[in-house]
Amino acid sequence: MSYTDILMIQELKDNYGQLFEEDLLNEIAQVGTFKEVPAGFTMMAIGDYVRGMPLLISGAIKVLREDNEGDELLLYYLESGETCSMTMNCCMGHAKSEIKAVAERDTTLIMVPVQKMEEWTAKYKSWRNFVFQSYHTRLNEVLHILDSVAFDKMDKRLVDYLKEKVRVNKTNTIHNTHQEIAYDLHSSRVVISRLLKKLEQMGHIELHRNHIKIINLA
Amino acid sequence: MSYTDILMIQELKDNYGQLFEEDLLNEIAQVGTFKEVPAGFTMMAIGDYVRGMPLLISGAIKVLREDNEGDELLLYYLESGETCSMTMNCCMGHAKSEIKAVAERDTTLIMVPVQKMEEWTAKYKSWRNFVFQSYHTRLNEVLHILDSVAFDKMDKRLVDYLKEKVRVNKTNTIHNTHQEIAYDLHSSRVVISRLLKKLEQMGHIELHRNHIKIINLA
DNA sequence: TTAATAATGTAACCTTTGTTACTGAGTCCT
DNA sequence: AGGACTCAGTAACAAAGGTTACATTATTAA
Repeated sequence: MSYTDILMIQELKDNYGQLFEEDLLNEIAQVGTFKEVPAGFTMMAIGDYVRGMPLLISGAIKVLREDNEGDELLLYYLESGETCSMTMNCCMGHAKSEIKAVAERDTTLIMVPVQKMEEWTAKYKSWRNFVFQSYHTRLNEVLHILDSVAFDKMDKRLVDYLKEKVRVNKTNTIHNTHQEIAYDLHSSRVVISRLLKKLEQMGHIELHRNHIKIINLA
Repeated sequence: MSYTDILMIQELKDNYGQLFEEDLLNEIAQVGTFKEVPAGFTMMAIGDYVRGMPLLISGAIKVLREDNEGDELLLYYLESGETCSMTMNCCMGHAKSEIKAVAERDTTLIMVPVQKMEEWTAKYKSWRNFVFQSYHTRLNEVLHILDSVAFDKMDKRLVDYLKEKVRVNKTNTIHNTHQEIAYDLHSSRVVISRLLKKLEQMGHIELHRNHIKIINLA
């Protein structure tokens, strides 16, 4: 047994021990592969074939929707103990990805071959619950994004976006350019700069080159 | 065995016979109740407790998202052979509905108690596939709505809406007021009237009081 | 150090969408 | 018929957000 195998079993127990029974944890350790992904790395693009299902150990992955013209929209972040429903989604039907996934922070995860998904669904109740729970969470998150796109104005969407960034990255300094934020919200750089400036004038944030310090977004 | 029981088993076989094994069909017939719902009837409102899971036999159900201020947005239609993932969604966690469901046409369906859901998920492979397939379909539909709200202008959204209405209701005459269409698209009556008038001038539709005749939306 | 590049600030303007207000036409009720 | 009501057409205006253009500042490469 290699060093990474031992590491993987330990990480699995730490992050999924409450969730999965011993037998399942062992199966995952057998067929899964441990991966480390640096922040900013594109893990999956639109049209990529889905090879495996990610089980997050640490870090966070940003999941985006993208249309034909390359317009983007942030959907949600995956965090430790979570997986990607879209991946499961892709396994049933179009094997091609309909989303883009980018590491938001340095991230570690275990990749499980998609073939195991159905097998485990029949075999392990805990896996079944995990998969359902995951679909449930993702569907709700997509609905919340839909709510914000349909019902909210850009100023509120921007504040919500900044708050979520702070939560996911566990820091009050956001390391992004205005352009990057504009992409995530499917807006334009000028609009985001304008709104950020307003937030600064209200004392909620501090603007700097390449980063934004969050003071208080209430 | 009552008349409705016999009817129900027949309807089940017609609509779900390919999908479910004999044993499951019988279980559904035992615990399910047959319902007929007239067009326009509100089957579920935001905050309602979820009592059962609907299996559609005929007709169609319109599923809407609604925010705190009562603003609405059409999500998708449920049709025969389909069920509501949102219902399943609600069974796990918040038991309260986060969506509104209105019969789009006269609709018949079988209601299954939510308790059976998990039981059958363990017991029947076909049920498991059905539930996964359903989540899959719904997640994709919500993503498509998100695409259209985020990336499309109102004129395109309106055309797509009219096309979908034609498909679901299987008729080229849409029986709605401009106000009702505006609610579904989360827009305003004046805007919809304006865009419809343009479509009429381009020869794509004919406007009448309380109904719209679709000529050609290509 | 200087030039090139990237990020931001800001003004002017345009488009889309939403709002308000009013009109008239059709429908329903008595 | 007459009045009330609903639906649709339209104009005038407002607001939000997107676009273009250009200036300024910070950073990096040469």
